[in-house]
Amino acid sequence: MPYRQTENVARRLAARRDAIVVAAGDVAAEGGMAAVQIAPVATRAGIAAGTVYRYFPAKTDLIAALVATLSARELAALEDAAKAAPGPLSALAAAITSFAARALAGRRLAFALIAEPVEPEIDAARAPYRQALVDEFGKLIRNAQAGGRLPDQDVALAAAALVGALIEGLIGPLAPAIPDEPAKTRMQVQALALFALRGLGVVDARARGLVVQAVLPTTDK
Amino acid sequence: MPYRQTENVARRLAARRDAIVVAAGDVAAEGGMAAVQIAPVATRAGIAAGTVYRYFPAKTDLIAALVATLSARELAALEDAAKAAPGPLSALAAAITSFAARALAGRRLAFALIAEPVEPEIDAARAPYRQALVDEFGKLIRNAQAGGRLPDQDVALAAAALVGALIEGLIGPLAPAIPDEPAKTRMQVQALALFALRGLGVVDARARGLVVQAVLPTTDK
DNA sequence: CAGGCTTGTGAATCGCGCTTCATTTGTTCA
DNA sequence: TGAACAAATGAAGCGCGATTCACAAGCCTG
Repeated sequence: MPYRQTENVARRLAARRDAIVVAAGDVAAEGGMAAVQIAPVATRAGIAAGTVYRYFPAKTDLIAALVATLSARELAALEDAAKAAPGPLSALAAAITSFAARALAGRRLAFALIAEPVEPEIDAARAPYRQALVDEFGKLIRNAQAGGRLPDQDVALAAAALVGALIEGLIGPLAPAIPDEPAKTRMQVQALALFALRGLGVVDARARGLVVQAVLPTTDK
Repeated sequence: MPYRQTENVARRLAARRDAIVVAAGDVAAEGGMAAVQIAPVATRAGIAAGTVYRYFPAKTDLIAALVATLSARELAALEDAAKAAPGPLSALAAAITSFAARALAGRRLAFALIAEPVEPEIDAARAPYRQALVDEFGKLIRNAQAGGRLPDQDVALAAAALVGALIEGLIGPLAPAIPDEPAKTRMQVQALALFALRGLGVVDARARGLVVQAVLPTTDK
């Protein structure tokens, strides 16, 4: 019985797999999704191109792993923000502003993760994140509805429209690397959140209050 | 002076150019943007692949021409719908419902024109249409604002968010070829328009009224 | 209708990254 | 230590569709 994978090796392999995903993330953060090619990622991870294929059967799978990683992080942040809020409506507001603020903070990567034009195949790998986002917002909307804080409406549709409004409203600012003007950024986040909340049926005055509340704790991270 | 292009020839060339664009549109309507490849388009237009390059220096230019054509048509419809409305707010409502209803009527092509994942290069050719849409809605928003019918807000941002909400809200229904259920479609259009108008700051009750008004004349075409 | 141009043709070329694979290097264990 | 396997390597191959180009066919005018 001359060989069996040892604990040590297994760990090294897992670490290397992670390293590849991290390298892919770095490349994406710097040059966008288009820059995530096997050769550069491999170089960045300090391995040969062929080696990548020992860990991922195809490029698409690597992208999927990358998306899953980033996606989990973003969704967790979203949930945290919502959980910390006092009520279902402010949870919604918190989630919205958190999403927008985080996206603007990590522009390049957020853009790569959700909106940058990419080959259809790679876009397919991104779809689950988008869907998860919609689902998450859908859940928050349903909660608010259950509490009688929102009018009845098609939740799936509203969630999709909400996400669409956020993404499109962020894209302009996302794409170019705008010289950060924190004040302007905050205004933008507020305006978007306001649009979204009103769209869901929160009356203007109340929406404004929620947004102001939500932006305070959100923008510092 | 052995040759000069005659009137007749010029006309034939122009006609052929149009035919190529039309062929491209047909292919797109049937198989999506990905299906718009030189060879199939040429075949459809009844010419050889190489001939396409006598009319368009590169595939991107053909796509751009296609987008421009469709785009002009859609924008005209948008303006017509808005113009026929009695006031600035109902003009907005009419434009929104018109856009949504038309998109759902010509799903495949609308999807190809605005949302289908495509190579970045081709996406670039689509950008002007998106921008034109945003501009057009921006104009309508500004009009309504000027009439005191909408709260003050960043018009560009609001227009972008509006377009994003519409697109994303339509994508689900757009992508698959849903067996048409006119009633359901109308509901969807209404819900989206409602979201959009409320997002802009129209109070719920008024928005509902506008939407109902707008959907009637819009859905019959 | 001949010469000189334009237009059309479609098979061959090209570019570009993903992917493969024969070979080398590393690891395990009797 | 060496037999048996696993992992890493990176240059070569490949697929795919846009693009080219040498040549043929079509128009125009003197």
